[in-house]
Amino acid sequence: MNQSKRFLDIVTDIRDMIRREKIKPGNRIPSERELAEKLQVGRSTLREALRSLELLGLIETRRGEGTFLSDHRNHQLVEVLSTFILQDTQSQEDVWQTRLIHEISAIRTICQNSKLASLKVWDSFRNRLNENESLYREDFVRELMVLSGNRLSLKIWFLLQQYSGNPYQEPVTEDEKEMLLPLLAALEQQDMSSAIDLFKTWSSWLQKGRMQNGNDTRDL
Amino acid sequence: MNQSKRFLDIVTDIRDMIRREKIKPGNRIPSERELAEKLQVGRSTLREALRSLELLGLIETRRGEGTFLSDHRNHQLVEVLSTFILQDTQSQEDVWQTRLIHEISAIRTICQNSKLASLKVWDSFRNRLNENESLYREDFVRELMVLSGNRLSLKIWFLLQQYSGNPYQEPVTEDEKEMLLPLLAALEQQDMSSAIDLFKTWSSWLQKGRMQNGNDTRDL
DNA sequence: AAAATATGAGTGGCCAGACCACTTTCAAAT
DNA sequence: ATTTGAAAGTGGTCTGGCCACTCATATTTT
Repeated sequence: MNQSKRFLDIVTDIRDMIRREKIKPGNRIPSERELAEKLQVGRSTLREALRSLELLGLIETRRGEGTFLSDHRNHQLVEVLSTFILQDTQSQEDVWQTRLIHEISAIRTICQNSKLASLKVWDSFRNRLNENESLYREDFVRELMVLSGNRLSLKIWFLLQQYSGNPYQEPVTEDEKEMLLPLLAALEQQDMSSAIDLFKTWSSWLQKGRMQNGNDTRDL
Repeated sequence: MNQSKRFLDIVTDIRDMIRREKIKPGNRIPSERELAEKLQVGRSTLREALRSLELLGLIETRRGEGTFLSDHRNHQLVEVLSTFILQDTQSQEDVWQTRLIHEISAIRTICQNSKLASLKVWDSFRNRLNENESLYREDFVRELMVLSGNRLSLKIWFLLQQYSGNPYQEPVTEDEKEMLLPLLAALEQQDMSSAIDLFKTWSSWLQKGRMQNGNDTRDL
């Protein structure tokens, strides 16, 4: 059963660690030797995971200095692309809706792929919810997008996500557990319609909160 | 002077080799030991590159068998890998799928909006089909996108459409009437599931035609 | 005292060699 | 002719080592 690739586990382990230790973009993460020791893996295996993350643009390495979480918010390309796509889109509602389109489509794909049903990711998320570990909303949804397997959709989603206000950049609250735990269950059982309904419920719950705050679109 | 990461060079080297040797999706690429020897790098360094490509979904590895070019994808993505950090995913398959996501979402919205059911547009299209007037595929689908009311989605769709090859820039053929007329009917009756099924059928019919033509891989 | 220089610890980059687990192949045994 | 099993080949992983680079500190030079 456990023929899963080690380096993929390490990728998620590292991500978990980053969240747990609250490492922020630009911060340094432990050295390769340190991480290898902590995760009980060889350094070369660990490096395979790190190099993958680097190719994805999630981390930066500087020889002699260390490895750093890359600040994707400063990515120039993101700026260029977004101004291109979002030029004259005044409607925040459209951004929200379009992002939702991609998310729900991802859920559809996931529920149709039986290989994705029995994945340790679900357990991981469930634990983090039950354990009251800090879990960022964005991290959960991004995982869905990644699992869907459509990289382009993932990229579009990522852009939209940055323009959807900030609810995604905050941890899940106590109230949301009641929606997310059933959602995890539905995903595991490949119950597509339930999963979509639950996700929509969560999403509109988030949107409601966003409207009240409304201090969005602050930076950029 | 050679600041560039070795494993990034390897990524592009592998891409070049794949192109040179005309390795096609599903084919096996040389073993790690062989590649390491050929490229004059250590095996672990080579593996860092391979693992990155694997995480990107470009290759598959099967223990005991070998490493294979991933099926569903198009190596056009490999093209872009050199400039990867400025990621610009170009998998044709992803583009197609993502465009489909937006189109089907538009159909969903249309079917849910009763105001759109009794519209003279449907009659107009029906007539043009029956009258054998020349009707461009793109015109029809664009109308769907417009009707959905999401301008951002329309905009993204338009971009994707330009990258999806040219089947959209040609008139509908005789064969397609059998799919499009029922589709129009389903839209009028707000029969969402039928409409989606019919549209998918049409879409995959188009894609099939595209595959036969496009023996491209002609580089950019 | 200030500035230039040397040192050493820590880091990522890379490599060679060694096992292991697994799949395929093909020759030997039945 | 079929089954069995040994060998070769492959990816997965680990160890230990060396190099190149950065940075803070100590040392020497001015």
